[in-house]
Parts: sequence; C-alpha cells; structure tokens
Amino acid sequence: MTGRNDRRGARATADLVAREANVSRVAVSRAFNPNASLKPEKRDRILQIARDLNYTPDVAARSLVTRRSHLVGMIVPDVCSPWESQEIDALTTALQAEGFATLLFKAKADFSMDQTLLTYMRGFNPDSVIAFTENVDADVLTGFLDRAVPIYVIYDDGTEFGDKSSSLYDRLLVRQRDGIEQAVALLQGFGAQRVAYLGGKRQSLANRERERMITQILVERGMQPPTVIDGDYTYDTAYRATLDLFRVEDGADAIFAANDVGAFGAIDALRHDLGLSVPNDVKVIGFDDIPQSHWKAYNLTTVRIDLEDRVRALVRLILRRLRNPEDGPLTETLGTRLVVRGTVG
Amino acid sequence: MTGRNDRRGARATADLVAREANVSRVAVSRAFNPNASLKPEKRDRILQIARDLNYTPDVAARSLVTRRSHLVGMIVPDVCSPWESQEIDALTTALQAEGFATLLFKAKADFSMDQTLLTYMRGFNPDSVIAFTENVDADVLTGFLDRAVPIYVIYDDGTEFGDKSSSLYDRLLVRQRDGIEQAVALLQGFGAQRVAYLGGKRQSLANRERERMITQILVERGMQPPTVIDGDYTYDTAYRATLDLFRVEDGADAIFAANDVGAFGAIDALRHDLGLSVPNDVKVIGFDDIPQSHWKAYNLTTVRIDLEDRVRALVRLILRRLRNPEDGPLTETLGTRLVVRGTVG
DNA sequence: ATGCTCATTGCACACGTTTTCATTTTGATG
DNA sequence: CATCAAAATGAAAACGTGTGCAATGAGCAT
Repeated sequence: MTGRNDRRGARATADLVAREANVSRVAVSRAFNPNASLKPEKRDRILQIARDLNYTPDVAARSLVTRRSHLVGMIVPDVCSPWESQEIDALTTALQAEGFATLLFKAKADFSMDQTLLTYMRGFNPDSVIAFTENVDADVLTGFLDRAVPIYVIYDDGTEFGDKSSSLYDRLLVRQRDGIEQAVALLQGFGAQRVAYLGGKRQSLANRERERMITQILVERGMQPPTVIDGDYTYDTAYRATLDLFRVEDGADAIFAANDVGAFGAIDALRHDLGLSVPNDVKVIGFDDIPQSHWKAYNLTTVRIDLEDRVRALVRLILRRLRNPEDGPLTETLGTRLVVRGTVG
Repeated sequence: MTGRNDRRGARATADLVAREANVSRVAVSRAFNPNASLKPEKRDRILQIARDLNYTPDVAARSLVTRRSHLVGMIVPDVCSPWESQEIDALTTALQAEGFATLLFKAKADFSMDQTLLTYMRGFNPDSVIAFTENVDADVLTGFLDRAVPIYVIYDDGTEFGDKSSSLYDRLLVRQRDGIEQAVALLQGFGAQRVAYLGGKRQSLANRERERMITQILVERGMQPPTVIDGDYTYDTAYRATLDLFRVEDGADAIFAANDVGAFGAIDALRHDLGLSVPNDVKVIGFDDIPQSHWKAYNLTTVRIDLEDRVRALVRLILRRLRNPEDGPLTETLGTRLVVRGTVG
C-alpha cells in the first residue's frame, strides 16, 4: 500500500528466478557458480533477471550444503584498543575482498574466553577463527570447532606456548627479537642505565615473551635487568604505575612499555605530573606503532609490527587452510623493527 | 589417529543426539527451545547427552526455517576511529547478551556505500542493520533489505534528511542543541570572540547539522558566525587545517571541532607548531567525549554523547522491531551535555 | 548414416533444523 | 472407574540451496 514493495519480508528465491527465465532452478544455481557448465547466453539472461528481481543466493541455505559459511570469527577482548581495532579494520577489508564476512565476538575483559562464548560462536560455523585473546588452550579451541582450524600468534620461539602436538592449529610467528635489540641498542647509545619494563596483562603471552626477551637482551649487553611493573595495556593503569615507580624508588631513566597506549600513559605521567622531561630525563619506547604514535603530543619511538604484513600473513593462512583442509600445521613469519621518533633523544 | 577426535569436520547433529538418547529428533529440537513443551527430566537428559557430544544447533539450518539469522549487520567506514570502535564494542557486547552476533562490513573510506557491498551483506540475511555511514539513501537501503529494517541516526530536527515517507526505517534522534548551547555559553563566558568551526567530512550529515546548529546559536547570542574549515574527522587533516587557519588570517580565539580526534589535531598544531597556549591563547572544544579526551596531554572540554545511553537506545530499537516487525517507524531520543575539562579556561 | 566425445541440462536427493498437526500419554476431576 | 482437558510426543512437510547422476543434444570423424 505504502510503497512499491508490498510484500516486505518476501525474499526472491532461485525458484522464482527460474520460473521467470523459463529454466530449471538448477540453472539459476549454476549461473551464480562461475565454474559450473552453463551456456553463456543463458547465464547472462539469468543473471539479468536475477538483478531485476533483486535476487541473491541465500548464504545460510548455501552453507548448509557446501559446508562453507563464508564467515570468519574474531574473538576480541577490547575493540577500542587502537591496535586491535586497526587489525580488525584491515582484516575485515582484506577478507571482504575474498568473499568472507567478519563475525565479531567480544571476549571477557580479563582476556579469558568462557565456554559459553565458544559454544555460541560454534553454532555459526565460522570457516576460520582468529583469537585476539591468547590464553585459551589450543586443545580446547581446536577440539571445539569442528571444521575450522584456529590460528595462534606465537612470539619468537614461543617456549611458553608448550607442546600441543595433539591438536591442530596454524601459527603466525612474530620475530620480535630484532626490533627489541634495536631498541635496547638505542637506549644504551643514549646512556640509559636503569630501564623499567611497563608490562601488559600478566595473562598475556605476548607480554610475558616481551619481558623475557627484553631482560635477556639487556643482560647480554651487560646492563641491569629491568625493573618490572605489571599493567593491563591501558592508559590509566600505565599512568598510575609510572607514578608509583617514581614514588618509592628513585625510578628509572628509561621506560620500555609493552604497548604504545601504555607508553602514552607513562609519558603523560612523567610530563604532566612528575615534572620530568621526555626524553631528557626519561626515555620512553613503546610497542606496536599505532597511528596515534606519530601525534605531536607523543611522537613516540616504538617497535613496529607492520600491520599490512601481519594482515596479509593472516589472510594467507586462512585461504591456504580453506583450500587444503587436510594439510598439517601452517606457519607464516613476521619481523619487527624499531621506528625512531622523539622520545629517546 | 593423532588425537581423540578422529573424524574432524564431522559435526554432531540433532539426529545423532536423538539416537543416543532414544528420543525423536523433534525432542532434541524442543530441548533447546525453552518454551517448547517437553518433560523436564527428558529435557535434562537430552541436554546432558548433547553436551557430551559437543552438540549445538546449527544456526544456518535453524535460520533457514525460523527466518531469523541472529545476525546484526554493521556497516562501518573506519573501525579505527575511537568513537566508532567504542560503539562497535559496546553494541557487540549488548547484542551478544541478547543472542545476536555482530556481522561487520567495511564501507568505502569516503563514507559511501556501494551496491556491491549491500548485495553482499543481503546474502547473509541480517536481522537488523546499523549503518555508521549516513549518506546512503533510506529508500535504497530499505528497499534492498528484505526482512531487516534499517536504523538511521538523525540529529536534532534533521531537516536535511528530507521526507522519505515512502520507505520504512527506525530513528535514533540525537538532540545536540543542549550540549552545543552549553559549549557556546562557556566560550562566551571566557570572552571568546572569533570562533572557528573545524568540520568533519562534508558528506557527513552529523557534521552539517553541527555546523548549522553552532552557527545558529552563535548568532542568537549576538556573536559572529564561525569561520568554517572543512576536515574529514582525522587528526592529520585537523592538524594541517589549523595551521592553514592561523597562516592566512589572524586566526581565531576559539576552535569548535566536529569530533574529539579533530580537536586533538588542532591542539597539537597550536601548541607544538604555532607556539600558542591552549586554553590561554586559543580555547578548544570537541565533540563525542571519547576515552582519550581525558588523557592529560589533551584534557579536552567536549560535548558528550553518552555511549551507554546510545547503545541502550539502539538495542531497544532492534529488539522492539524484531518483536513487532509490522509496527510503524520507531523512534528513540538521546540528549547531549557539555563535559568541562581544561581546554577552555 | 553411425559411432563417439563432450558440453549442457534437469531430476531427485541431501544439508540440519523448526513447525504444523494428529496422536498418545498424563493427571485431575466427577 | 470413566471422562475430559492438558501436556507430551513423533511423522512429515517445509526452508533455499548445491551436487551426483543419468539423459539429452551437438559436433565431428569414420
């Protein structure tokens, strides 16, 4: 009555298109599948009529028989984190180009992932799953998903990850040693003596690996191991932790933060509350190289994990796995390097 | 061979559970539907066996018959924008609690949404669609989705939105007049004379409405209409635009930015490049109140749109629409208010 | 004309659910 | 014990698609 489209909620089906085009329903199906054999002119006519009728194959029905949902599940603890939102954005764009849609799930804030969420996600039958939360056991996740193979991000040798040979998962290996080595060398070059490590979440594997690697490299170069303060990757916690650090003892002359946002918190605490100069009094280095790091207020020197490379590697993993479901564990490798800006000297 | 689960890719089905429990498949279906009539002890037994077999109803198969996909589509131009990522995060959390999953799509960077993307999304049959991109015609979108009803965010009276009475959509009405009035009053109170409006994207409806409203209120209060500079909601553009503003003419003594991130760019340009003091030389006010606005480096005075309220309103719209698909247009209203921090005086 | 290959076509079934609808069981009431 | 309403149950029919299989037709060499 109101518009041109009276029967709202009535979706055009392949049957309708078939009737309209005087062909069988199978022909319509084939028209939308490029490798199916169908007379070209017939295909064109069908596609034209389909367009007129606003028809698109129903993904749910299709996935029921093809066993491909064209969904990629992403489990994220905090979408607001600049690093994660960057990755979601780039991944979604890249996957969209390959015909996959992003299915977003929010994990608990404490980086954990409960059974309920997994069960819930499983029902949607994602073709692949990327967990931004690290501390979910590989055995659990792999056993849980039936056709999808999860992807894990492993840092350096990943000794902490343990041997999960019983379950199948693919790996993105991040070699952060290079970047950290450059960072420590720079700090040492500018005469830093007492460096503090402003950590991320204790449960975070990346965080523990960073701490371990930094300690190792400092010692190798004949420097003191770092003072370690725990954080949770947020600005506020880093801010307070920095105040604490400079209250009790005489502090540090360099701060290595587990992520860029934490470095921002440290810088603001030093400058606006402790009256110290960055980099003259205290040098600061971050991790990630998020877009905000080049903002003039911070202009942060940081260890860069290249987003484009990272996303490309992840997409490659997903596509390879989907093409050859029976393959053994796949691995992609990624490097890191220092980006020098204004917070060291 | 390798693990306990030999037949990977073989998902447990309702039939299997039924056989295992010596009941019909229908009983299994009912066991997972709380309002279906089923003997309690029987239901418990079925659910127990289902858990043992790691069974969950297949969402695709279910949605095929119930005509509910339990998917909410979100079309986002830039996931990295703090404001949008906040909203995605909160919406996903809230919807997840209601049993819906977030289906994320990336629109073109220029705020446009092409037919291809719409067609693509349509195939997934989302139960509802939230467009963070405003300049897609309501007629197009409504006509395109078959069962979902889109939600539009309208600012104040939304005169620019035009009369789309022919198509059905729901409205979230944001009354930004209050917040802007408080902001202008504050600026006037601190003696501002020449205020500039540092705009967002030209295509953005919110941006045009903000400019219109600010101009109107300034004039009502006997002040000069603002100098208007276009931007695109990003830090970098706002930074350069501010430099330009103070190069040609003698600038402004107050800047009203279309969003917080833009305000950050303006502040950094003033302080780090032009050697001006905020708030002594120039006062700055933003829009949104994102988490970064209370960071010490900025400590921004801004017009707040409450995220919690906004998300609650959106979820209410979605649920009401899903419960009563045949209702006329639904509307929710939202206020704004000024949050006073350190960038005015 | 005959045989052969190969592309094209359509029938019927499968995918895993929910939902009528008719039937059986239960439990309460007279 | 008989009666009746209500609750519990299962058979069968959808939902919209892809695919194996057999049938058809065209093209070409013999």
